[in-house]
Amino acid sequence: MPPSSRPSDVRERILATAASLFYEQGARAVGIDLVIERAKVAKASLYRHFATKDDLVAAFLELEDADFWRTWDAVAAEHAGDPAAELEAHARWIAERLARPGYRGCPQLNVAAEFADPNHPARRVAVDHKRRMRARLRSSAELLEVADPDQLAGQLTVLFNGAFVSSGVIDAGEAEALLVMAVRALAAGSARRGA
Amino acid sequence: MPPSSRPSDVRERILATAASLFYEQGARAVGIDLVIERAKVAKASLYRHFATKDDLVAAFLELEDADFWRTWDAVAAEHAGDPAAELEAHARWIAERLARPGYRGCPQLNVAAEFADPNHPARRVAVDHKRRMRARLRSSAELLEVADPDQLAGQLTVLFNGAFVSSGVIDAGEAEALLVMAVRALAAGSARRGA
DNA sequence: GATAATACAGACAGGTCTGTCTTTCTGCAA
DNA sequence: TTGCAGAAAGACAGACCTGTCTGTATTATC
Repeated sequence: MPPSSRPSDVRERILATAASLFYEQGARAVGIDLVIERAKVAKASLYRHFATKDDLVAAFLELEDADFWRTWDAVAAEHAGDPAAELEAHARWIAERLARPGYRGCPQLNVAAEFADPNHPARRVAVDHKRRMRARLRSSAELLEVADPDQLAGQLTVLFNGAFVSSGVIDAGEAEALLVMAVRALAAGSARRGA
Repeated sequence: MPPSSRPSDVRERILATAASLFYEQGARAVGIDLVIERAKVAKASLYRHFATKDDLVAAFLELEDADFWRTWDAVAAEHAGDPAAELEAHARWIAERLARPGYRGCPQLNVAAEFADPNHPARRVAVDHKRRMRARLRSSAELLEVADPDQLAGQLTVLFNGAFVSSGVIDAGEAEALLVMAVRALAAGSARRGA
């Protein structure tokens, strides 16, 4: 009964297993054999669903990307029409994420650090992810009617990326205030348009 | 004559070669065989100077750490007594570094992303490096006499770390203005002590 | 019931990795 | 001149890696 294997139940199991292993230990440190053992899957099944390990790593980042935007969109929806509040809310959920046990940085940035080749399929996912983040932040900055929304978006991108990689040097207790205040300061530092 | 091999000329050659290979391609992606071939060194010589590859990676980060502080100290010395100017100067040299050809992020953060084990020798170097950066920034923040120098130091640490990892999404031409303005905004956002 | 698709289990090939060891050579110091 | 420390060159062991292949079992559909 348990091995009923609905259409591509297997694929999901492989991907979910690989995702947690890749995130916890690093994609390069985790071998295919470990993935199939933990996912209780045959090696041939893995290679039926993913052409190469590199493709599996890319699929992992796509999964993380989708999760990320699900959270982002939910937070944005709560503050529709109030871009300042939305930005602070993003700072808050990011701060909360840093405090999670086992947090080990942004998966996109981690994988990008592991695979230097700009043509690696996973690296392209990571680049697209970061570009989209800046674009989303630019939309919020435009609603704030600051003089240079693109610059503010860039600053917020840098701040958020910095938060993701700085969990080791920022305490869980201070992250929220630190980031919220930083978002406020950066927004305030961008002069209003026409002012 | 060339193979004169002054005391530990060999060690320096190994370390310099490993450093550039590790930085360009990632420490996990580069094998010992490639290092010894490029350094024109025997494998036994490498293992005479470095007990394991992990130690070589740690030595690479120590080298980068030393380089980093050499630059930092030089910039700080140029602005002794003027912490606001010093912070902006740091933003400037970091922005300039991002624009270098082949720039691939902060080596400390890259290696930390590659080696998840908190007991890895290189990881400890990276953690110490980041702690020291925050401590140095705290000293500057204290001179600014802001209400919460530790928070401002944390914000600047996040900002600078974010700059290191965001080179892919920040143009070379905009980095300087973006970072300098961000430093100014964060400093201005930290209310003066007693104000 | 027969057929096709998919899963599992695991052997296997071919390559790469770290780290050890042997052998030969070179330069320096007593 | 005689030792000797360090270096070069490279064989080697043993582990591990990705990806392929064979064979068997299970499931779903006709």
